[in-house]
Amino acid sequence: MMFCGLYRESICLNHLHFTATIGSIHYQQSFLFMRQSQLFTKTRKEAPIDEVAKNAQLLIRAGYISKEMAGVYNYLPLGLRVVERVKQIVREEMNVVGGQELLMSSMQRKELWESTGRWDDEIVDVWFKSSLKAGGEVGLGWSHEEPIGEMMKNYITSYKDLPISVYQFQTKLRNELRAKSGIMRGREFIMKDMYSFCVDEESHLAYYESTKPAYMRVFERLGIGSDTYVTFAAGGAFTKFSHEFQTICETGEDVTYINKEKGIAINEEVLNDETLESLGVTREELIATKTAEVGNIFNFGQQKAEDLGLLMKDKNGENVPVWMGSYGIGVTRLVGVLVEKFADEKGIVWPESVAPFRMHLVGLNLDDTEIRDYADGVYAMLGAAGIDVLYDDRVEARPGEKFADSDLLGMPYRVVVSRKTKDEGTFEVVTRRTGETRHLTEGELTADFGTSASA
RNA sequence: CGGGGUGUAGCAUAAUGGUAGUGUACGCGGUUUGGGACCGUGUGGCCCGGGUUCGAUUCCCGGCUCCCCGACCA
Repeated sequence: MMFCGLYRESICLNHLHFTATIGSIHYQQSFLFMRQSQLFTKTRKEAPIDEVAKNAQLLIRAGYISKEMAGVYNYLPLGLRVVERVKQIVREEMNVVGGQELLMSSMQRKELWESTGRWDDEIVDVWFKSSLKAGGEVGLGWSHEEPIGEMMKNYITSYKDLPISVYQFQTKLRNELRAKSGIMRGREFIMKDMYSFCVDEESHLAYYESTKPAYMRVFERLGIGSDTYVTFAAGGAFTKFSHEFQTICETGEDVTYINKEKGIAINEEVLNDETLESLGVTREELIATKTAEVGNIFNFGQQKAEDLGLLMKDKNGENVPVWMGSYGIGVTRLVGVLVEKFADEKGIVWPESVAPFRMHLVGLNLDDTEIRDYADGVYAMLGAAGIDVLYDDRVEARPGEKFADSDLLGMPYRVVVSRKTKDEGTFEVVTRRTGETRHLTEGELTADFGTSASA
């Protein structure tokens, strides 16, 4: 019974390679589309009382995530799709700047962190630590600066090996004293962290600068480009400032002083006379704005490599420290920011670029076999057109419930099929963000939303 | 880490020193069907430990949990 729907897809869309048949078993290779009746998650009218943050309330109500414990969330099928789509956008942009993806371990060596003086809980207060039954302690990765620098010793011996840029999507574990703001500040979260290794200051700074537009492209693709600012923030060991990417967000944790015309943004933590003077702005020109940090890049200079002993032979045969930078984007936090920024009173509103499905096909009057066959046909037609679609094929749910669920789930477009639309021969297409309703023919629908048009 | 709260069914809640009622969700029967419909019926619950008491979900102590404010946030 469970696999009825799957079997049906196999039959009608076999020719599109959405399924492969080996012997008599049907393997579905891609979940481009899905029947809502098969989704194990359900929507809720009420959010758990212990969630105050809008992002967590809506994501839990809509069945995207569930809470495991304070600051720790599970990503359910719909939520995972959003995370994966955000990751893919980040991945593509990191690849543009030459990043090579890898995956470091979560368990880290105590001795390595001791060598840079950062194993001590007094120095780093977010450590999760454990011990091996065989003896010895391990840390659970809250950052990968040390391990990745250490590992790169195996691959960097000469200036000829550089530049190198590597990145990963990692589950970071941070023992925060207080988790808050739903998925925006948890103890376990997914982060993209990239590290660059360059031969001299010039190439290092050039690479550092190239990541800013790459980051901005990510945010533009997520629909928050115009609200995101490269922001001067507290620096690291080497430079006066680091650069944060701050997005205007009412529920953000930071306050950023912004001058839109001059394109200058300053985190309040470094707002002082010296900063203002060096950047050529006055306090009066800046507007204090609540923001959420969605990215942060650090220039380590040669300091980090020196601490780690990550040396290369230069042209004169001398051993010199490598120039390093690190570049972070909080992937799961970004999902939270998108919910916070775009949700309305009815629920989530996803940007098209990361919505779990582009289209929500809502079938009404499905207790009528004739209408159900018609709606199933529309579902197959949309799939054939290359549109990723979630199909509310629930027979027992009433229209009001389906519309409310659809609003809550937040797919960019809703297409209603019912006895009425069947009789009229058109499709009712509602844009979630604006509420605009259009009536399209099948040809118009596939032309507007099909694979060729969505590129 | 300092301060303040919280804990009753999957979720949201009420009352009570004599072991608990409602909404929602879920099961069954029926009427409905374009914005979370209705009738009937059923399943399901007091965070953990100790104390006071004839008796504790209730009062007291401790623990844990979760939330909020602050601090912190590489």
